[in-house]
Amino acid sequence: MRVAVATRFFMGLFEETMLKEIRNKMNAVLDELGWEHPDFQVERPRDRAFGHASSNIAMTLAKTLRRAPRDIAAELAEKLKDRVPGVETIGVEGPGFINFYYSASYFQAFIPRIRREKQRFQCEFSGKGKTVQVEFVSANPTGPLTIGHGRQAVLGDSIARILEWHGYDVTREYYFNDAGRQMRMLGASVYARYRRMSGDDMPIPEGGYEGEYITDIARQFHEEYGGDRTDEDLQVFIDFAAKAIFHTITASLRRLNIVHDVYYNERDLYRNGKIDAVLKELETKGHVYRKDGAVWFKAEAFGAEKDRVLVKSSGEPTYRLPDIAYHREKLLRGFDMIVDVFGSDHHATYPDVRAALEALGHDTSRIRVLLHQFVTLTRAGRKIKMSTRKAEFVTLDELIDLAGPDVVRYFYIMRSMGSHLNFDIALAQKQSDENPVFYLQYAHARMHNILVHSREKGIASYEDADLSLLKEDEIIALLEHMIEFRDVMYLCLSSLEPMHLANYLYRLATAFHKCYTVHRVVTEDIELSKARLQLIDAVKIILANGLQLLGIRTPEKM
RNA sequence: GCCCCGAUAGCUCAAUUGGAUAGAGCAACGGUCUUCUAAACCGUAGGCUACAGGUUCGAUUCCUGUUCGGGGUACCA
Repeated sequence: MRVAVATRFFMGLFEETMLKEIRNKMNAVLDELGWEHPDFQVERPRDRAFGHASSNIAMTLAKTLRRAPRDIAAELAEKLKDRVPGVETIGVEGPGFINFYYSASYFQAFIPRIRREKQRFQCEFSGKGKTVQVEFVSANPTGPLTIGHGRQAVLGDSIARILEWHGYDVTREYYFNDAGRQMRMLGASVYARYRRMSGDDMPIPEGGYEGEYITDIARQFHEEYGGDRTDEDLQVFIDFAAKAIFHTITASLRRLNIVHDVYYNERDLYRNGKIDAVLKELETKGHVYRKDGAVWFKAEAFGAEKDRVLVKSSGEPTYRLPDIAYHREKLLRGFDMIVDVFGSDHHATYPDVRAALEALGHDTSRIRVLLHQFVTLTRAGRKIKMSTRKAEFVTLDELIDLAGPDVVRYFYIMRSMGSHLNFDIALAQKQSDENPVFYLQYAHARMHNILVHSREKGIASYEDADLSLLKEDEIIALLEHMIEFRDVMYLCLSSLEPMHLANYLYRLATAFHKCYTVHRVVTEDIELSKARLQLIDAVKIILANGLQLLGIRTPEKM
C-alpha cells in the first residue's frame, strides 16, 4: 500500500519521459543563469556506469562561455540538484558529461502504469487526427512476389503499424498496372503454354515468361474456357492471367498478415483523364516542350539531372507521366503525410516526379520516400540469382513455406533498409537457438508460463504487491529497458526505420532472460513473488506489444 | 563518364543521428539444468571501423580525394 500511494503521487510527473524531463529542467536552469540554449543532447549512455541518463551540454557550452567543460558541468549539476524527480545523484564525469543516477523507486513506479495503459503505454497519440498513406509492394501482376518484394511488403506494413500506434489514420496502398508491354508478354506466354496443351508446338515468345506458374494458369484457363481460343483473344488471356496472379499475390501477403486498404490501378488514371490533365497543365504553365516528335518535361529547371520524355514520339506516355499523375492524386486526396516505399532501383525516377509536382505548384514536403536496398539470397554461403522472367527465383511463398511467417517478417526487419539484406535460407530454416526470432518468442512464452505457474501455486492475485521489493541489479536493468520503449517508438516514427524496434525487443528479451536465470519469480516468499509477478506482467505487455507492431506472433507455449 | 547507396570481429549486422573503453548474433573454445521451459545463462578469444587527408574539446558518424561492391544514368517499368 505504501507504494501505491507513492505511485499516485508520482503519476502527474511521469507524463514526460526521463530524457524529456531532464531536458526541460536543464532549459529552466539555463534561463535562470541567463545562458544561451545550445544544441545539446540528453541520452541513455551505452555504458550503465555512466548513469541512467547523460547530457553533453557542458561541452557544447564550453566555447561560447570560454570556460572548462567540467567547470560548467559542475555549476549546472549543482543547480539541478533535487530538481529532477527520481534522480538520486548527479555526477560530473569524463570530459564534462553530466550523469544522472535514478533511484529504484523511480523505475518501480512505472509498473502500475504499464499494467494500466497496456498496449498504449506512454503513447501520446502525436498522429491523432492526421492521415497518412503508405504505398508499398506495388508490383505489377506479371508473376508471384519474389523475396525482394517481401522485404518491401514487411517494411511497409511495419511502418504502417508504427504510424498507427502513434495515432495516425493509415491507408495501406498498392499501385499497379495491368496494361502495357509486359502484360502483353505475359498474355502471350500463357497463350503459348495453352496452345501446347492442345498439342501445338508453339514456342514461348522471345523475352516471355517461363515460370511454372504460367503453365498452371494456362491449365486453369483451359479448364474454364476449353481448348479452342486463339490469339485474337489475347486480352482475355491477359485479364485471366492478371487476375490469377493477383490472387496469389494477395494470398502471399495475407500469409504475412498484410492487407492493403486500396489497390490503385494505373489504368484508372487514363480512364478518368487525370493523365491528360497533368500533361495539359504542365503545358499551359510552360514546363514542357517538343523535340524529335516527343514531349519533354523541363526537369532540369527544377533541379533534376536532365530533361525527361513524358510522351514518346509514338504517342505513348512513358512510365513517368502516370507516376506524376498518381502522386498528384495522392496529394489532392489530402493526406497529411505520404510514405513511398521503393526499391533502390527507383531512386533515379523519384526526383523527376517531385520536380513535376513542384512545377505544378504542389508542396512535396509531405512526401517521404524510403528506398530500401536489395535482398540477396544465399544458401550455404552461395548466392542465388533471381529473375522473374526466367523463373530462376525463390518466391516469397516458398520462403514462407520454408521458414514460417514470423521468421520471414523478423529477418526482413532486423536490418536497416539502407543496407543490403543477406537472407540466409539455411539459417532462416533452422528451428533452433541460432534463429533470433525464437529468442524473442521464447521470452514471451516464458513470461506467460510464469504467470500460469503462479496461479497453480495458489497465488490468485498479486495486485497488492509491495514494489519496493524490486531492487536487484538485473531487475532494475530490466525496468530501464521497459521504459525505453517510448523513446524507441519515437525513433521509429522519426526515422521510419522499424529495425530500431526489432533491435530494442532483442535487448529487452536479453534483459529478461538474464533476470530469469538469476531471480526466481515464484518462491515461498509470497510478498516478493507478488512484486515480481507484477514485473513479469508488465514486461510481457511491452514485449507482446512490440512483437505485434512487427507483425510477429506471441506464442504462449513453445 | 556522371549520380545514389554501401564498406565495422572469420560470417551476418548494430552503434541512441558528433560522445566516454566500437557492441550483438552465428561460427570456435570452456562452464551452468533436483528449481517458473537449457529455444536460456555465464566466461574466453576475436578490431589500425577499406585507404589517405581535413573539420573540433571529441569522428565509425560530417567534408575532400582514392580503392572495391550494388543500383541508376532509356522515347523499358
